[in-house]
Amino acid sequence: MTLPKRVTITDVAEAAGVAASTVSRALSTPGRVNAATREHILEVAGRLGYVPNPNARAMSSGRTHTYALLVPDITNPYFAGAIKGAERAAAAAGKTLVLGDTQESPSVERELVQRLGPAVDGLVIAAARGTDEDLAAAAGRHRLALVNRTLPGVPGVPGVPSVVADYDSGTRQIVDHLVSLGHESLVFLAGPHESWSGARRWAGLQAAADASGIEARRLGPYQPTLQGGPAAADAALAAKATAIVCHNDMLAIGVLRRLAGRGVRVPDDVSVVGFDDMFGADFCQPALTTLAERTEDAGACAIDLLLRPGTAATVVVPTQLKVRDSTGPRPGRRPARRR
Amino acid sequence: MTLPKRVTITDVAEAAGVAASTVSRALSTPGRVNAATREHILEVAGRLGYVPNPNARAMSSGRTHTYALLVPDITNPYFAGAIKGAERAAAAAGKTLVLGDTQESPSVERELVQRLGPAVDGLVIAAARGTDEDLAAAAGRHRLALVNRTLPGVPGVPGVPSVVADYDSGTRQIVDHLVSLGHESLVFLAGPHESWSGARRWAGLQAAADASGIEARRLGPYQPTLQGGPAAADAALAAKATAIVCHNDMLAIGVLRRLAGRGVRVPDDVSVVGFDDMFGADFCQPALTTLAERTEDAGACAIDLLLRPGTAATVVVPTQLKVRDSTGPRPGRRPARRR
DNA sequence: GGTCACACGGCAATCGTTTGCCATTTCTTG
DNA sequence: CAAGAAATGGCAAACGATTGCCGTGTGACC
Repeated sequence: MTLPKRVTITDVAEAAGVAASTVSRALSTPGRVNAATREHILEVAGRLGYVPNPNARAMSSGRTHTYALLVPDITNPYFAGAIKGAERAAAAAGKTLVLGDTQESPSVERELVQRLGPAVDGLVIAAARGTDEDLAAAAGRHRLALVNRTLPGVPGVPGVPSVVADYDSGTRQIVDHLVSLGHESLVFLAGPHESWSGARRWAGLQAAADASGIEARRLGPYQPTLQGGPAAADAALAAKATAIVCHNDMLAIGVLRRLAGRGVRVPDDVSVVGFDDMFGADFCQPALTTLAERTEDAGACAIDLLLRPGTAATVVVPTQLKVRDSTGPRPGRRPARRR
Repeated sequence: MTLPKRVTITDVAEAAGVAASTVSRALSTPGRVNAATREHILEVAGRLGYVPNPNARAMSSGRTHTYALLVPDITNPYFAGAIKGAERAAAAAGKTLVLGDTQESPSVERELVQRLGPAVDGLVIAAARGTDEDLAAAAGRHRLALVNRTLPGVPGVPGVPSVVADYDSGTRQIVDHLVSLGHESLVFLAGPHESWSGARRWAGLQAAADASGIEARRLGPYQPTLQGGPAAADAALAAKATAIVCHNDMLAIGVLRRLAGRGVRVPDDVSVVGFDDMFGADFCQPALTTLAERTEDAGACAIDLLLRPGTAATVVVPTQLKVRDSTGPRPGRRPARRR
């Protein structure tokens, strides 16, 4: 079976009795041709089922109308929101989105940037795993936007536009919530050392804890996966934690399962908080109190940054604490009353 | 800030003191040039950081080295596996994967096929929502492979290669499991009417139930989402079901929550089975008994079908029942003993 | 040593579109 | 009504690769 030859701009031009250039302009520079001519061309193009070849278009114009989104792990539900948002924003602008999975690896990330870069108008890298140098190099060669990562703009080189979750507010919300439940300390179960957002989360927690006069300790790093749960949970118990804040929901759910397995009641014996409000956080047992990021907005926003050049801004998207069933009063104490 | 001009094949040719055509051949037809020349060209290309422009390549050769994968909803964890698998298979073959979200809509699907089709070497449509006619039209214009959908090949036109889960075996596993627990009937909570896999699931259940001499009833259709749960669960209770089989895990989890809300114990009062073994199925409460599809294999397999033309086969990927905590003996009865 | 085949490299056409430039026509405006 | 401006359409040159074809040089074989 051979596929039918595609109809080209020349076919349309012939059928309409005009030059190819006129067809091109009728389609992409409406003001440049006579309205009647344009009408006619559009009619013919429609009848012939003409669709411009994106590659040819990219060749001469240099623009591909395509953007790439790189995420560390496509299967991770956390990124699904960003993907969806980016997809939506791209589609709304008539652009195509290419997705890349960096497999949590800086080198795969580099390779993908190199391979996809030339074929797209810009790249969004979510939760970039590469070094600042990697990113700077990428930024020098391509249009770039980052999600949940910033790149310090050195003098002379403008910073890379990025969109980050408001962890400062978010961690304060977490600490306030725990304090109001009577907790006087918290344990943070850290994720991988390289994680930029992990660092921000811990920094925010520390600052908020300090401000509220409670103690914050960090344990780990642990795998930010269900599998990381047992080790992390055991460490937290050994540290006599009353409130556990986990690097992310995945780890938090792993912790929850381990605690259940060890007969530790949540939230009666210990409270657990996550980050991300990942798919599943509301139907695990007990439903997880977690800091929701508007990942869909973040993804859409990143694409917008790419679409609108010049704005090297850092956009901060709000976060919101979802209080569910995994947090409760500090054991052996009534919740603090307002004074 | 202006981006540095990209290095082209001509730059490499000049620097290496050969013609552009030789560079091209050195890269893509190694046998065609002298080994020493090739060595030299490769060295120069590497030094200059030359990366061939995919668009230009596509223009002259007609091949884009890109494939598209269309799914109804990127955020649905069910499709994450297929995406990952396809991504892996494509990357392994040095191909690029473009992702499209059809938003569960036949018309968006059509539009995406039209827009993406010309820019890729082939399309995978997972859980296609379009009509047979839509798909036949797409197949006439592009290389196509389907996941969990088949297209009856009419005489003269070969069928479209596809990969489908083995629902015949899977539904038999479900029924056998329920029968062994003493259940004498089951209620199927159906998803959308248009769902091809939904139809296959129900057909399989019916056949298996018939063969085992138990009764199978169908209720619905319901939304295949958490939100569909309450209505579906209530209907099942009204029907005095002892075993509920849900269209998919999403609905099953929605049902589970509703049952919990109404004080119905699972699996003591009623057993619940899902389809998909979706992310979260193992940590919801109670952990869900569900039919696992190897979606990652399916996705990879679909890409392979595209890579290897000519094979218009239908590949069947095995399914496997994951028995967890949501199924138990029929209430008021000991599990059937082997006789 | 002559002929033939093959290995190797270059020339130039080609893919489908965009876009700078020019020629013609039509419209303004003083 | 003349002259300049604006509108409109066509020509042709890109864009960056691939590939068919041809010419030359080299080795093999008789």
